[in-house]
Amino acid sequence: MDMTTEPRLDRDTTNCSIARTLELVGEKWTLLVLREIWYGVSRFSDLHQMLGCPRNLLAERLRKLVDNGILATEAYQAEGARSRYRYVVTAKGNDLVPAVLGLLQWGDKYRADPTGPAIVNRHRGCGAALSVQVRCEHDHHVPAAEMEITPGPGFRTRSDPEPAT
Amino acid sequence: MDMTTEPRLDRDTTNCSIARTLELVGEKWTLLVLREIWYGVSRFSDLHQMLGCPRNLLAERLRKLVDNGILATEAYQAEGARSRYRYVVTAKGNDLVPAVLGLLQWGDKYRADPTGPAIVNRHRGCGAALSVQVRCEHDHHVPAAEMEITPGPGFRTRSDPEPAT
DNA sequence: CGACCTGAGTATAAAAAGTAAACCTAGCCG
DNA sequence: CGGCTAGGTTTACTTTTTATACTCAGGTCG
Repeated sequence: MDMTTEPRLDRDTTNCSIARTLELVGEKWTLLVLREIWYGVSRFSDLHQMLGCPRNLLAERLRKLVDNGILATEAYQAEGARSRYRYVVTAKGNDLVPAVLGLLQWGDKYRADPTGPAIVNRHRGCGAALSVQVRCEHDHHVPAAEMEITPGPGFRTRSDPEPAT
Repeated sequence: MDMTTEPRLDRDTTNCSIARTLELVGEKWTLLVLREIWYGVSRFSDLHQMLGCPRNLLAERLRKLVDNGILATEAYQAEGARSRYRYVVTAKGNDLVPAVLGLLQWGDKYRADPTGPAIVNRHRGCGAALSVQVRCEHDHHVPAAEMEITPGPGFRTRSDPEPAT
């Protein structure tokens, strides 16, 4: 992160994709719900048992994730029971994998359990372990020191008028 | 994410790097504080002005980040003012870049501002835009469908005794 | 010298979010 | 019919977050 130049303190911070993503998945339990579903847990009671979170929050989080297309419900029926719904991750939800794997990787590096990580993600077939990497379009690895933060088309200052839609 | 096999509902969920990372950076405002500091904002009042968050929370989050080595304080002095401290990101903090860039990338894809992203990250020198990618050790791109979640050395079941340290 | 300004926080009261535990409901089973 | 189960909802209580006011130290101004 190159910050030799002074930051723009008049930057309009309301147009931020990080903040907008966190509005959807930044509340307590949300990413852990996703984790459990990725790990294959899909039923309300099972999620509740694994997470140990309040049932009303679990219901609220699931509703929000479904409303926003990150999860979907899918009918299923256990033998001799009525038809119910299970939760599955959509393609949109799977696009959160890099972010969550980034958190996992950081935790594995800095807050590891003494016995090692509880789970390891591998490339199926190949069997090799995974990592999350920042790369540029020329496929170079980009460490934080070589990142340059530039204004994009949506950059606005605090005094800029909102663009007319 | 391959979940053809039934999930282990007796899995001990307390050994999880995602959860441990979120304990440090998952509270409201924390990742946005980091964002501002990455963008070059480093003083308490400036952070407060950019974020618009409560001052006591800002102080609390900064303290926690510093206590955990994600940020550090650094003396500085503006001309004709007493020496004060500014906040800078450490190497440990910079290792959160993939996770946060993952959130940014998701937001750019699914919750974009109509005028485009406010900021674009580039590889300095090269100038090419960045992306966060999941790769295996053989350098294959790994889409979610090809991820296999396997138990690691720290995997425990709910009934497993805690390993004696 | 003393009044005032500024950056960096603390303190506090009200509002919102999270928690725990009880309650509800629809369909199946006997 | 009565009880069991999965998947929630309700409610009463605690913790966080929010907004705003206050403090404090060092430097400038007159």
